[in-house]
Amino acid sequence: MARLGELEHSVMEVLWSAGGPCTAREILDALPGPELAATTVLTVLSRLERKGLVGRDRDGRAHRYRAVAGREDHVAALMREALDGASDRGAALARFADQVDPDDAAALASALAEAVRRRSVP
Amino acid sequence: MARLGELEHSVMEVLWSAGGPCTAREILDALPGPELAATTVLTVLSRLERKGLVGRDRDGRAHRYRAVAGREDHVAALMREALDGASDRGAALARFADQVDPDDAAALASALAEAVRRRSVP
DNA sequence: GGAGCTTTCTACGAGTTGTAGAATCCCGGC
DNA sequence: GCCGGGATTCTACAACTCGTAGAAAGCTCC
Repeated sequence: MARLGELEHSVMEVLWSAGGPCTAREILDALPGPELAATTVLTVLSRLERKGLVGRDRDGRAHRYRAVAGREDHVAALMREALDGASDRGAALARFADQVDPDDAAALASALAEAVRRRSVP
Repeated sequence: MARLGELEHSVMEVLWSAGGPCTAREILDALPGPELAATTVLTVLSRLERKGLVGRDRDGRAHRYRAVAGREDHVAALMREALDGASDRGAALARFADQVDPDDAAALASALAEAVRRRSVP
C-alpha cells in the first residue's frame, strides 16, 4: 500500500466526500486553498490511479474519477498493514488496546463483538 | 511519525531483536544481506536518531544505540496514526474489526477487556 | 471546422532514502 | 605524551516521490 502525499490525500478526501464519481474540474473546484492548475490535479489523479486508489471512466469529453475503496476501508487497510509489521501481533494489539482512548476502545469492542456474531451466524 | 525506509527498518529490526543497546559495528554485523560500509549504518542511525526512534550513549570510543520504543509500541503508534486519518473513527474501527482475522479479533477483544478493567481499577 | 475544455507528456525543484568517501575524533596502549 | 586504528561526523550523490505546472495534443459540441 503506497503512502500518500498531502495533495494526494486532499484529492482522495474530495472523492470520498463526494457522493459519486467526479470530473477533474469538480475536484479542482472542491479542493480547499488557493486554486491549483488543472493539470496539477490531473497529474495527481493519474498517480493515484497508478497506485490503485482511483479508477475512472470516460464521460463525454472528460473522465469521471472515483475512489476505488472507501475512506474507512483505506484506514482499516493501513491499520492492518501496520499490524503486519509486528512480530508478536498479540502484544502489538495489547499495546494498541492500552493506548486508544476509551471511546475508541468501546467502539472497537462492540464492533468486534458484532463481527464475531456475524461470523458465527452467516 | 516519520516513515521508515527499507534499510532504516532493517536497522530498527536489529535493535528491536537485540536484547539491549548495540554498537554500530554490532548492527552492521547483524544486518542481513551483503556487507554495507560502516558509514552507511552510521548515517542511517543518525537519521533514526533525528526521527526520535533511536537514542545513544557513549561507551568507550564508540556509542551504544538503542531503540527508544519497542517494536510493539511502534506498531501500535502506526495503527493509531492510521486511525487518526478517519473522519468517522467508529466506522473505520468497524471495518477493521470485520477485516482482521479471527485470532487477531479474539486477541484484541480480550486486550480491550483487560484495558478497560485496568482503567476502572487503577 | 473551430473554440474550448480535457487529457497526456514532460519537467523541475524540494525532500527522502540508500550508499559511501574524506576528514576528524578519540580511547587505549606503549 | 603520543600514536594507531576504529568510531564518528561531514559531505555528496543518485534514485525516487511529491507538488506544481507549461506545452502540446485530443476530443466534443455547436
